[in-house]
Amino acid sequence: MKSTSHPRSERTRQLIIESAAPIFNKKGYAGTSMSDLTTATGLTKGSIYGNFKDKDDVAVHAFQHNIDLIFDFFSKELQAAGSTRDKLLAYPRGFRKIYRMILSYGGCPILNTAVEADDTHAVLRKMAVDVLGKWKKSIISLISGGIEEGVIDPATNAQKSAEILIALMEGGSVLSKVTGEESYMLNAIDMAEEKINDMQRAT
Amino acid sequence: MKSTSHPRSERTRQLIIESAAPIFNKKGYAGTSMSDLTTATGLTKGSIYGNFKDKDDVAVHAFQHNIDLIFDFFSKELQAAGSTRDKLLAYPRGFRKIYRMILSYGGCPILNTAVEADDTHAVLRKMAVDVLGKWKKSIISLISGGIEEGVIDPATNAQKSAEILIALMEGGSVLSKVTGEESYMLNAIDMAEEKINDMQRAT
DNA sequence: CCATTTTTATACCAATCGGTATAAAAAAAC
DNA sequence: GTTTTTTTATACCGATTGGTATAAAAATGG
Repeated sequence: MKSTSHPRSERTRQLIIESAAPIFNKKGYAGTSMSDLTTATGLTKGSIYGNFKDKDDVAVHAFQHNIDLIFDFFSKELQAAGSTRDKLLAYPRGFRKIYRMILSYGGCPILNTAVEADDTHAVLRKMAVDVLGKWKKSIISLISGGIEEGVIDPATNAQKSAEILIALMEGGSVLSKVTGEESYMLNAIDMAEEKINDMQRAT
Repeated sequence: MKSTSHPRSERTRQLIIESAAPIFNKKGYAGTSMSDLTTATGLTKGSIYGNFKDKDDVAVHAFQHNIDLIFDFFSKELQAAGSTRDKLLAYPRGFRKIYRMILSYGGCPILNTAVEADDTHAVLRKMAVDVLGKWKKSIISLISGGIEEGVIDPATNAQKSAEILIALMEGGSVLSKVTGEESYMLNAIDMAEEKINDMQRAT
């Protein structure tokens, strides 16, 4: 193995990233100050700037950390699912499992970053766009596979369905977050499942 | 009429609001500085602070202005529609008309404000929640009316349908904004129209 | 046309911003 | 255990933040 004992610096880096991640997610990039991060980590600016180039660098790694958390969760959900249709349903089912956690974390990091960064921060915007692209690709791939297997109606428009499913999850998420009404998210999840179930029926 | 000649101050207030509105919408509350506003208006800080209490005050009026623009647009769309079902369809149809304008304006102000303000700015958050509530209420009212008229399937869950329609519009909007792909919004609009059309069919 | 009031511009305020130089401290290497 | 390197803390930097006091300017009322 390469190294079992992580050097101090790496543990500090991780502490900073994990402390900064929910703060950036709640307060946004512009709304988060370096002093927010020193307060949250208990470290000083010297320590943070010794591990990261600048505020941008922390934000990028914090966002990547948030993406990894989501990605890891849904990877396991997909892996645990059996059939192609069940893998598709793993997305809404996964949201039903963790949407409360996401909301208390400050909402979906992908959406939060998308909204703030689209006009202000090219790097974060690209990261958000990329992860959305991967997500869409995953759904499209499942649908296409399902069509080839003969379990999904060949008339299904894979890209269109994927974009609608993502819009439902993200839309429901942000609406539940801001209003405090869980029904937005739950109803969007229901609709997504309905849409997926409809894929196997005839048109 | 009350007064044809607006005093200078009121015209200046309006100039500030209209100049600030798209800036706050693009850069967010925390990301917009007073100097951004002096640059955009061509005025000085003295002039702005002579018309508004503080930055918060400008932001609140700017957001209200953005809400008014959207509200006025959809009011006309609804008024122009004939039947109850046509009034329901006026929402997705309206989005199809103005989504490009909304995107170049920095995205849907309701959603942008919802995302930034939910954890940081109680006043703006409440304004966003209120306008979402009015929107939902309008859809629910149309569906309920349609059921009473006998043109909409009585089995339709008005609140659930309303929340799904809003999630679709807002979700599609933000995804198109960040990715630059119009299909997110267009597919969400299609889905919304499909959902509305399904309301009159039997379950 | 003058006097009063309102509105705008200038200059400035303390506080905070992101960031850095440097020294102390701690870890790693020998 | 001592030296060397890495990591962290302190103190500071100029720039910008939101905001204000005040004076010039402009509109208004008589």
